[in-house]
Amino acid sequence: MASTARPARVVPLRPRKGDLTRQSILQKASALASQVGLAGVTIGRLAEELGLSKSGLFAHFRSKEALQEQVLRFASERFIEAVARPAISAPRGEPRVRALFESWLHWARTGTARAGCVFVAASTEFDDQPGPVRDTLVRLQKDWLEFIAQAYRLAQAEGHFGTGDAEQFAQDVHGTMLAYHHAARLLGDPKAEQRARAAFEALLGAARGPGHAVAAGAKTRRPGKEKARD
Amino acid sequence: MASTARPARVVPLRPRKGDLTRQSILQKASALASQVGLAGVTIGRLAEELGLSKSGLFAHFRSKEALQEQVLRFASERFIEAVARPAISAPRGEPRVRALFESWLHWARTGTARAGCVFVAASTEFDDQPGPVRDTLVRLQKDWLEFIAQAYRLAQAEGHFGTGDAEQFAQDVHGTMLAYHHAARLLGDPKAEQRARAAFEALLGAARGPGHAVAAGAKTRRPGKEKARD
DNA sequence: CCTACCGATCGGTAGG
DNA sequence: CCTACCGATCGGTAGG
Repeated sequence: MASTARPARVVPLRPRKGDLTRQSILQKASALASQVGLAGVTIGRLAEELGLSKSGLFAHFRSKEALQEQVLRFASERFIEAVARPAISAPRGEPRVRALFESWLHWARTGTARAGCVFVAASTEFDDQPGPVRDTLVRLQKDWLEFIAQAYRLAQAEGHFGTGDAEQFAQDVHGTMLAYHHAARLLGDPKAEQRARAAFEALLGAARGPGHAVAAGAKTRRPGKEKARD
Repeated sequence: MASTARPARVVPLRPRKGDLTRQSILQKASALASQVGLAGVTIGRLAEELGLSKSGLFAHFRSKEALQEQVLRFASERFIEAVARPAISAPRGEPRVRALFESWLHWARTGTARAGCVFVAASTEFDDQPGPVRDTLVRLQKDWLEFIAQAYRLAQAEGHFGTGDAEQFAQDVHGTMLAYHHAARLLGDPKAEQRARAAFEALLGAARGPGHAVAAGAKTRRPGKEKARD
């Protein structure tokens, strides 16, 4: 596992002349990927939307696979900026866990071209297609789950949470996010967000409780009446 | 007088000659869709794997969209057979809710070509692409969530569960399934299933309401090979 | 970054 | 169910 795997963000990115174009390509590509999936990000289509020639755009990447990988990395940087950073700015413990969840909800609503989460789409797209794109995706997703787990452990260290399994919490929170994404984006359910918040509050309540990682009411709690312990 | 004007001939949908081919096409197509997504089910590729000509295969469907819709319907029939039917065979109430979850886990592991759930893949694939395929998918997914919710309501009627929101429960259980799918298939996490069961037991415990411990998990736990860490 | 290509494959049609 | 096509588009290359 990537227990100590801090995201290797060794991005050289010195601002050269073609870099602005490259950034705008990745910007557009990640927006497109949110809508039609990573595989749907076609070089021709991307070039057309950007007013470039196919080969002109292609020159920035060695292959489509490289483009896909860089789209994932680009989206990851945005994700860290929009979700992880606000969480880290919050106080350690339950407030940070809470901030993390709220930032994700906001990202899912208003993220890249407000088109849903690129990683959610890519996850099901590449779970059966071995290769470097999948490898990159797996590493990013493990980092994200580990980030949630680590926030949980800090909350334990702060005395906000009782004993419990951090990886269990991470998978549960992730499930809450995925179910929200599905209900909101595919089904268009207006109550999806409200339910996601209720589910999250139930997970928090269980985390506070003595002994068990998961053992609390998922249905009785409402977003408004919940009161943090600090 | 002829009180029973029953039709003399019911025409019992006897399998016509092209039907066997059509079924085998849909069988292969849904297996393929589980691996590469619905959009990745190419007529040419499908024909090649089946030893048919492209146009010969195409003749069975009016368009690729029609093929995709029929793949969804075909997979849905299998899903109902593999997941909903075993649940309905279980006694109403908590046992049925439990059977539903276990059947889904089994489906996700060993479903069509043991390649994951077609609907999970299609959900993120088509959540942003309006059209008849998406419409079909939405209806099937709503039916599935409603099936979960209804099982929950029956458990309430049986006195197994306390007061609580059935739709909330459905979204939470669905999230548990999606998180399992992600952790197991993309991340290859060997503990994914164990955590999914723990999460589900927590949801059941919450559904029973305060006063009921999580103890019920022990007696109904399946004799699986997981190490029951909870 | 461009024009001008390549072979392969796409969904789909004509006609049998 | 087939052969024989169609125009469009795919990822990628040559050469500038």
